[in-house]
Amino acid sequence: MKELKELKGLIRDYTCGQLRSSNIGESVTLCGWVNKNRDLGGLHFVDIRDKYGLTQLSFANYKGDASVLKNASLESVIKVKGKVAARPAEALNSKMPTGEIEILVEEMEVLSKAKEPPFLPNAINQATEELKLKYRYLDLRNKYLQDIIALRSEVSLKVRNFLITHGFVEVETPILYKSTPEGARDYVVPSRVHPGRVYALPQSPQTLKQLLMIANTDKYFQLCRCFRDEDLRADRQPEFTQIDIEVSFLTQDYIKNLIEDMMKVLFKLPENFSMPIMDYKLAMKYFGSDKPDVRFPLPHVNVTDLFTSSAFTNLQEVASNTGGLIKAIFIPKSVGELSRKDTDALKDVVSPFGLNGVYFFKVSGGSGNNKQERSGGIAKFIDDNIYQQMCKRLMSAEEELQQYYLAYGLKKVSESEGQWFLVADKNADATHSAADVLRKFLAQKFSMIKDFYAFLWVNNFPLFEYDQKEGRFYAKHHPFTAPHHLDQEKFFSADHKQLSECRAEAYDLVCNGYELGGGSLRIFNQEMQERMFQILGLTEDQIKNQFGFFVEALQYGTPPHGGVALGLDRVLMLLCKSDNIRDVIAFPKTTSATDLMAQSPSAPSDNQIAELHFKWV
RNA sequence: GGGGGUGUAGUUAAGUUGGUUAUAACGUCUGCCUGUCACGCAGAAGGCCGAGGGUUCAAGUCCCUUCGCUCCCGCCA
Repeated sequence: MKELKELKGLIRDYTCGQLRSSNIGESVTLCGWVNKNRDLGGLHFVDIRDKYGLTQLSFANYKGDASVLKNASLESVIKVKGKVAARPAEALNSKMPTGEIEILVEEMEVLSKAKEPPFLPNAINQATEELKLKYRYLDLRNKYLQDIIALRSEVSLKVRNFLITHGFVEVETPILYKSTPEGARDYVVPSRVHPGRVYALPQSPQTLKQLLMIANTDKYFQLCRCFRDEDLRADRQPEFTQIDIEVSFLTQDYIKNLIEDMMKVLFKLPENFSMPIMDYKLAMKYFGSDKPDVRFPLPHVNVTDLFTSSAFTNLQEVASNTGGLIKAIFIPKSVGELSRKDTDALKDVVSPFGLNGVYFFKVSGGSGNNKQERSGGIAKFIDDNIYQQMCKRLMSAEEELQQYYLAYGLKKVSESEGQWFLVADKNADATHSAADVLRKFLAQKFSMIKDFYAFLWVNNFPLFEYDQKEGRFYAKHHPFTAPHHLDQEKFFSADHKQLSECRAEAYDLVCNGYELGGGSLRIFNQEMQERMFQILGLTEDQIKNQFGFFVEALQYGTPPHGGVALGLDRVLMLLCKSDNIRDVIAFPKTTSATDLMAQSPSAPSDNQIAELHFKWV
C-alpha cells in the first residue's frame, strides 16, 4: 500500500492506517467503519477503521448537525472531511501507528447506518464458530482474516510468477467432468439435457494433466479447485485449491528441485537450503507416520521382539501376535518429567486409536557412584537385557537418522535418566498412529517444538495397499503411478508378497507434520497401465468405461512424465501459523460441509426437480 | 458410520445437592462528564436456558430422543 500509486476516482484520500505526523495540516477525506465511540460530553472521539488500520476522529471543532454523530452506531460506514492535526503531547498514543495525529472533523456523513451487529470484529468477546460462519462477512472485517486473504493472493501470484519463469503454462481444465472410481467420493452434478447421467466435479485433474503431456504441453500448471465428498477435519474442506503441476521428460530430481526452489520463494528459506529425503520405511519405523513432524527428535524404537516371552501378559500377547507392534519413546530427564497424574492421562492421547493406555517406567541414578534404578509402571518386567537392548536401539535409531538430526539441528540423547513410554497394539497401524500422536503430545508438553519449517521429502512409498476385507489391492497413490524402476519384476509378478513389496516412483512433500502435497512419475505405456488395472482387479468393461479414452491416448506416443500437486490451503496454514483451514478460505464450510451463511446445500425447486429428471427416494 | 467437547440476554460466559424474582461482562437505550483511546460514573431495558418428550410437588440442573457447531477415529486413490 505504501508504494501504491492510487488512481483517481476514489472518494477517500487516505486509508485509515496511513496518516502520520508528516501529514499534519492537510485537509483530508477518510471513509471507514465506526470502530469505537468515546463520548466525553464536551469532547467526542470516534475511531474510524478499514482494513489498513484505525484513525482517531476528534469532534472538538465540529460545527455540523449533532444528530449525524448520534447516527454513527458501531460498524456504520461513514465519510469524514477534516484537517490532520497533532494530538496534544499528553494524548499521544504510542500503541497506534496513527497515534500521533487525529482528524479534526469538519464534515461527516453516515453513508450506511449499521444496526447492532451480532458480534463486533476485534471484540473482547470472541463469537462462537457457528455465529462467525453465519456472518462470515462480519468476521472477515477482522484484520487477521483480511491479512490472510491478502497473503493468499500474494502467494498465488508468487507461484504463478515462479512457474511461468520456469517455462510453465497455466491451463484450465473442466470443472464439470467425469466420475473417477478408486478415489474419494465424487460430488455429482445432474444434467438437464442428459436424463439419468451426471457429471462429477474433479477430485484432481489427474488424467487431464497427463493428457496435456500426451498433447505436447510439456510443462503444465494450474491453481485449481478440487472437490472430495468425504468427512472433514480441521485441515480438510470439501473444496480446496491445489497447485497442480505436470512435466514431460523428467526424473524425480526435476520435481524435487522445482518444489524446493518454490518453497524457498514462498517460505523465504535460505538460498543454500536443501530438503532432506526420507525413505517411507524409515519414516514409519521411527515416526509411525508417512508425514513425520521432524522439528523435534523423540524417534520411536521397535521393541516388539523383546517381549515375546515377557511375564507381562499384555505386552507378551501383542508381541506374539503376528502383526502386533510395540514401540518405545524415551524422554530424557533434562527435557522433562511427567507426573503420575500426567502419565495416567496419556490414556486419552492414544484411546482414539483403540489403545487402553501407555506403559511406562522411569530410569534414575546411574551417574557417578549412584546405582542405576528402574522404577514405576512396568519396571519389574524390564530386565537388564531388555533395557540394554532398548538403549542400544535408541542409539542406532539416532545413528540412522543422523542426516535429519543435522539438517534440523536436533540433539541426540546423552543421558540414561528419564522416562520410557511404550505403546502396544495387536494392529501395527494402531501402534504407529498412537505412537506418532504420543510423540507429538510429549513434544508439545515439554515445549520441544521449535518454530521453523521442517521440510522433508518422503519417497519410495509402496505402490499398493492390500484390503483384507475385500481381498484386493488398491493403489496407495493413484492407478497411474509408475512402479519403482528397481521393482519392475515385482510389478509383473503374480506373487502376492512381491506385489505388496513393490514400491512406487512416488513422493510426498511434508512440513511440520502436514502433508503439503504429493506426486509421482506416471505410467507412460499401455501394457504397464493395463497391468496396473489388472492388479487392481478392474474388468475389461470397467477399464473401457472409466479410463477407455485415457488408455487409448497412451497408445499414440506418450512422453515419460510426472508431476506433483500441493495443497495451497495447507501452504497458507503453515505460512500464517494457523491450525485451521477455515482461516485461509474466505467462505469456508462447516465440518458437516454446509454453508451457514448462504444455507447451502438447499432443496431444489420443483422446476429444477422436473428439469433434472430427479426421482427422490 | 463411531467417539469426545459444547449449546443459558444481541454477544461471551457463570449458574452449587433439583428449590424464592436465572447472574456478570461487553453491546443497546437514558442521563452526567473537555483529552479519551478496553474512557469513566449513575440508571434502565433485554431470557422459548438449542428443540421435543419424560421423571418430580418443583428441572437451566436428572433421564430419553433429536438438531447445530467443534475436535478426533473410520474415510480422504
